[in-house]
Amino acid sequence: MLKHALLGFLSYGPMTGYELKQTMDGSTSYFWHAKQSQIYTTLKRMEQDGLVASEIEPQEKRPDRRVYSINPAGQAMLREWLDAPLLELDQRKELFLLKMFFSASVNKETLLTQLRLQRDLHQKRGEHYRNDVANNISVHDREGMHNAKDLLMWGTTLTFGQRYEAMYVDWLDDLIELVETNF
Amino acid sequence: MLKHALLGFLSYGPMTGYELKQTMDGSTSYFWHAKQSQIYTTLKRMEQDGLVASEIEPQEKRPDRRVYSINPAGQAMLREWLDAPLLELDQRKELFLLKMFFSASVNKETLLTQLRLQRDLHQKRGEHYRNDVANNISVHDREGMHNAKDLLMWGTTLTFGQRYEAMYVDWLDDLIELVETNF
DNA sequence: GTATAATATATAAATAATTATATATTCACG
DNA sequence: CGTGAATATATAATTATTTATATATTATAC
Repeated sequence: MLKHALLGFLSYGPMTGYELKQTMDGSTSYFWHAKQSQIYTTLKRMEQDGLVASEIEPQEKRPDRRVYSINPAGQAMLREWLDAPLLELDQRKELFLLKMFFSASVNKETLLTQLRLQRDLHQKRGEHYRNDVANNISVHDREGMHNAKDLLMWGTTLTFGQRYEAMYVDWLDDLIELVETNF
Repeated sequence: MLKHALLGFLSYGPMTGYELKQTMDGSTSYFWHAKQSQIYTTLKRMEQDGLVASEIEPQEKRPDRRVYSINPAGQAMLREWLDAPLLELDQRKELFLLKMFFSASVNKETLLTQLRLQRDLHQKRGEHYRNDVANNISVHDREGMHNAKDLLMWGTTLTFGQRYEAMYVDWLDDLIELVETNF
């Protein structure tokens, strides 16, 4: 749940809802994302539940910032969540696979167009991981503000993303060939 | 959305909510799943929206069955959905990766326990795909009730699942080694 | 013979997430 | 000089999903 992600980010230091959104978009977005509206409402609820505290930081020229920080209850919940093993696998949802499952009746060219488009998208996301995201992590590395374990864990999720996209592109290539010859 | 999955299944023939749940669990569950309660409420809404029709089939010893069938509006919506390309990638959610992202502060042995457990689970799911699900598809094949294209598309989603699990296990093996030596 | 799984449907309540808006300023680009 | 992106927060309304519960019978396993 989003709550845990927000606690995780706030454990590095106080942040506003806006900053949390930017940070998520630039780091966990390929395995966890949230809309801005959900972040704001979740933070509000977390404050009511005593997991975080907020204070207003007045600004002259822009709307005042509401800066959230994690408090002991939040820290305890984060720790508990991190320490508890996941006993079951996530039930994933992958809309594209669902479509493919039911696509036997789709026109060959329509199907190939969809497959090629999907292939391009995954190819691009793979490149994005190899360039932008990898670069983002190495910036943190040079800053020296984060420890080696953080960098190792961030790097490993990035590796996952790269391998996932590579596997997806391979699978699509195989499926494209299969459809070209058997449809 | 679930609506499309239900339309897809009902396009093969009329089914009850119960049967839809069983069928989903035995076929698309590794890329699309739903709780029984969601299936029942969604079917009810779809009937109100004119996408499906239902009729009661009386039973003596058990609760009467409500059998749903797709109607022309539902068929049209399914076709439209299948023909439209997905212009953007799904934003996936993978709780385990989120946990790993924030797990730098977790005790080494606690982390290794989690990783090994996750490895076992993915290993088992991979085997399940190679055995049960593959067998399920080949049963349909022998029945001769479904055409070659259906079997091709079902098989390809299965291949995806197998490759995904294989990749996941590999990644976990690498991460376990990394943590063993660097944590 | 007793417990549990399977067959079968359904609702209520709660939580999670998305979509759509509203407001207001600054900075960069052309 | 105007347009749009970026900075910044927030709410309302809706949709999607989960959790919990209720009911009742039959078949199977131990």
